[in-house]
Amino acid sequence: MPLFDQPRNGRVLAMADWQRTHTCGELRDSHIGQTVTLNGWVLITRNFPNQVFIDLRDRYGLTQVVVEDSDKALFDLTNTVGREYVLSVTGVVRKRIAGKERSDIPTGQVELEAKSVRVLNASPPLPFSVTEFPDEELANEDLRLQYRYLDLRRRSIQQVLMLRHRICKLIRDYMDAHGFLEMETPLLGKSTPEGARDYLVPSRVFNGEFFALPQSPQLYKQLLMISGYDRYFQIARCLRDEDLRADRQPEFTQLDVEMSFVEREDVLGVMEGLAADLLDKCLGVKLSLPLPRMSYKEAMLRYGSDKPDLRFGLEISDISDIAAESDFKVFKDCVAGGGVVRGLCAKGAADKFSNTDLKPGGKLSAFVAQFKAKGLAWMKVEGDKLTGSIEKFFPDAVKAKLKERMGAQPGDVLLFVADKESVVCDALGALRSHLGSELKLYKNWWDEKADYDAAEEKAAKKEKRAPKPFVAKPEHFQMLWVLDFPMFAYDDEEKRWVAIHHPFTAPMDEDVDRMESDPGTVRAKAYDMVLNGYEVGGGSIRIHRPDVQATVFKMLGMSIEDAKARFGFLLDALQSGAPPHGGIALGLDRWCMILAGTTNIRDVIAFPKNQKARDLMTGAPATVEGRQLKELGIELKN
RNA sequence: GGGGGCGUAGCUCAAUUGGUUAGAGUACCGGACUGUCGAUCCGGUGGUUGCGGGUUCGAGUCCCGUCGCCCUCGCCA
Repeated sequence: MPLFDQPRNGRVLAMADWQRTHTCGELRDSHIGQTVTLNGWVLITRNFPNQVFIDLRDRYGLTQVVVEDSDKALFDLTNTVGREYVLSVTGVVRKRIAGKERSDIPTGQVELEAKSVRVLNASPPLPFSVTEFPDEELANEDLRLQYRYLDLRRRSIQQVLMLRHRICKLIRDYMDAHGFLEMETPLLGKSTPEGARDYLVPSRVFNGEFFALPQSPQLYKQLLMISGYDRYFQIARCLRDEDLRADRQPEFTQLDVEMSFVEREDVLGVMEGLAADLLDKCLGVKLSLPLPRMSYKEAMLRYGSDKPDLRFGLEISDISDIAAESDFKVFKDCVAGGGVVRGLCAKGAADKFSNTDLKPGGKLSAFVAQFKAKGLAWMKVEGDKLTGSIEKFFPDAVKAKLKERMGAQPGDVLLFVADKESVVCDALGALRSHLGSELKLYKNWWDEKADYDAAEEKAAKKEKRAPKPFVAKPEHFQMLWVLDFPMFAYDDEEKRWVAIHHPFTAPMDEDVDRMESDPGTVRAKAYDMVLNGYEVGGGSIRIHRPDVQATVFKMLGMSIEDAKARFGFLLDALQSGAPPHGGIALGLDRWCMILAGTTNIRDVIAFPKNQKARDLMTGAPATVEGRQLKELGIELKN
């Protein structure tokens, strides 16, 4: 791949004398003797009475520049340059003296003997360090976000953003090869009642009216199907005005996909092929296809989550029937009242948790309390006996059943939550994830890489060779499809049914008839792609019949008039030759996180917002001038 | 809106039970030094302990309030 412009139309592009002929990651033995020019930033200098060494860096790599004291003016100038100066250095590539080569960097066999140095720009001492030495702690994140342009100079961030580019490129190549068209959809659209809070944009021309920024291109891509564009994709920015998390930003990127004349299998097949491609080409991990599948119901029962992390076991056991046979009032009453009792068996963890951790108000019971669980019951397995304060309510026969059901062995802790099913699933699902990381039941691939790299770097240095790169293992990537989500959930606060996926998701054919009579049991043709406990994609087959769409709106408490006012164009379009269609969206930022080995979405976005959704660099959001508000017909209350 | 954690030099951190002039590493400045590669060695500058109030003979440390950042619950069709 040529980095520099080649002669065009018989004309050689003029090149200023300071412009680079090579990058800082390019020079090798084969360049020895050549006169070259490098442009880059000073990472660090090492000054001696007779020589100055400069590590010159750009996004391609790092090259050592040597300035000898034979040219006094050049030498004096070089002694004044500091970290992060931008230099143009012209010189001769030469072999490093014997025994002084570096095998750990690609340019380590050579160095650039400077003949002239031009300071393209100076730099004051920075608010934090751009170097990344092994034991160097990063500066506070808010400081780094304030000076994001400096933070982005760090090698590890540059590598992540270059990886992000590669991921996007792989996606485009894959989608193109599979016949998909990349198409754009509007940013200025219409607010929709369901779903996340919209970001609104006031209209100057129509005072009092607002555009909404898209939560996703959902409606547009369906309309493109109706228009006959068959296979569409877009790497689309989506905006949701909701509170942030470590893996959630107010603006984020999705790979948005829609296909016509397809059923669920077609969408899953195309997308798992893409997932395998990404893992293979980014990390060398071969995913075995087809991916495992699990129903929503099974995922909730066994893992308490619709995005289970399958890198470790610690499955949930339902012991409602056994609990009913005990004399423990809390359990019995719960089951009698229609609730469930379920538990986890934490292998060998009996000595990891003190009774203080376990008892009411302790760490673990406080943890489940977050999820509305009223308490955490527990027993320890000591020898062949069960111990703990509730042990006495369980007759021996019941204890035996319990141990068998949960696979309890000496040294294990049994943890129980009794409540209505949704609370039990939330609490135990979260507790399972919590214990999974707390008890180190699995390893993140990047933790394994960090261990490997540290050891390999030492070994390589000792043996004077280049370190061998880490190869991730397939077991670090546990991916599956979660299928057969319920169509509706009852919202206690709003006292109405809401769509679990979105209102355009098709119900399963065999469940359509129950939509009005028993909405809670209707399953949707929806699917989520789950990787290591992250929801990395989700989609559905859409409704393509106007009557079914109208019924769904009705179930969501929307009158015909409401639906027509809000989605009239869609209802009309569905009556105008809509093909069966469906699609999916992948969370591109989350994919980048996982492939880059980070747990923070800000690490994979060049200019992210902080947790309060403020851009610490620009200061946005900010007040605007009165004139601007006036044009928009907006008056501030205070 | 709720819960938790954090805030000390430009940066990363320390400071015993509330007790002397708030220290160290690094960056920065000056000096020494013939091949370094996070060079090394010597010296120096650098502090409203986030902010405001209170308790106390005495507060970085305790109390109240407030601001900021991170994690999390709610929220995210």
